[in-house]
Amino acid sequence: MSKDGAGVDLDKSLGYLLKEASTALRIAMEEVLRPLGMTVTHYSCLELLAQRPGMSNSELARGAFVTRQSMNVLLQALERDGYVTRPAEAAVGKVLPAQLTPRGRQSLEEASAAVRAVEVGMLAGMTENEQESAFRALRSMVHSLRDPA
Amino acid sequence: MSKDGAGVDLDKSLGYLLKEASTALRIAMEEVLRPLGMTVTHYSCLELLAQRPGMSNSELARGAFVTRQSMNVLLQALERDGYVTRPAEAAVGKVLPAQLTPRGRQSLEEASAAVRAVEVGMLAGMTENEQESAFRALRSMVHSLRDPA
DNA sequence: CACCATATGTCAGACTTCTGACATGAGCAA
DNA sequence: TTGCTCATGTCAGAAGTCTGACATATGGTG
Repeated sequence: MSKDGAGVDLDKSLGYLLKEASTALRIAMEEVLRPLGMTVTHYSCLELLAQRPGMSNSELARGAFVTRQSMNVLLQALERDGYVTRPAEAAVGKVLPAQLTPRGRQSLEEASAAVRAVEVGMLAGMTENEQESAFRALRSMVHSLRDPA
Repeated sequence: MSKDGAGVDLDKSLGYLLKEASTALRIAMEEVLRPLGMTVTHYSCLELLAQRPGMSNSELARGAFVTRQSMNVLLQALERDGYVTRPAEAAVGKVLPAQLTPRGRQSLEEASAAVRAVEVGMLAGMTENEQESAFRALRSMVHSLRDPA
C-alpha cells in the first residue's frame, strides 16, 4: 500500500522535500525573530525596503510572497508603529512609495543579523559548488512552475 | 544601499530562493486542488493516510508540517464529511488511528494525479543527476536547520 | 477622443493556522 | 508503589493570510 502506482511516494518526492525544507527554515526564522517581536513577513518587508527604498505595497507583496491585501495590513501596522513612512497621497497614479524610518532601520539590523546566522547555519556542511547547483536547481523549479509552457 | 554589508542580498540568498520555490509550488498545487475543493494540507493528510493507514493525528501533523492542533481541526472536518474514520475511543493510550474511507480514497485519486502532474512539470528540464543533487542539498539544509549543533 | 485591459490601494469577511492551556495516558526511575 | 517526563487529543482565542469586491489611475488601441 505504501508505494502503489497511483500514489506519490513522499519519501522520494522533491516537492515534499521542498516543503519540508521551507518549513524548517520558516520555523528556524520564527524562533530567532519572535524575541524581537517580528514575524517572517514583517522582517521580509523591512529587508526589501532596505535594499530598494520606495517600493510600493504591491511590489513588497510580490517580494515577500504574500497578497497585496496581506501586505497592506502589515504595512499599515508598520506605519502606525513608526517603522515605515508613506506619503499621504500619491504623487503620480495610486502608488505610495514606502520608506524605512530610523527606527525601522535599527529594528532591521538586529533581525538581519539573526536571520543571516540562520542561513549560514542552514548552509553548514555544503560546499560552494553544492550551494551553486542547489541555487540553479531551485531557479529551474521556480521557472517551470510559473511558466508551464 | 542595495548591498551594504549589514543586509542580506536577497537575489543571492538560498533561503529567499527556497521560500520562492516553495511558494511557487504551493500556488501551483492550490491551483489544481481548488477545483477539487481541496487545500494542500487536506490533500497531504489523505496522501499520508494512503501510504500509512492508521496514522494518528499527531503523526499526520508532523507529516504535513502543521501543528497537531491545526491537523485536529482538519481531521474533524474530514471525519464529518466522510473522508476519514477514527475509532470513538482509543484502544490503547489516547492515540486514535485514522483510516481513509472509500470516499476519501476516491477523492485522493483525482487529487494525486493532479499533484503528480504539477511535480512532473516542476522537474521539467532537470536531469536525473540534477534532481538527485538537489535532493541531497535540501536534505542537508533540513538537517542543519533542525540540528544546529 | 472613447474604450478596454491592466495595475494599484483599500475595505470587508472568511478561512487556516497558530499559541496557550488543560487533562489524560505511557514509560521509566527511584 | 510514587513521582517525573514526555506525548497525545482537544478546546478556546488570537493572529496571519486569503478571496472577493470596489474605486481609481495608467497605457495602449480603436
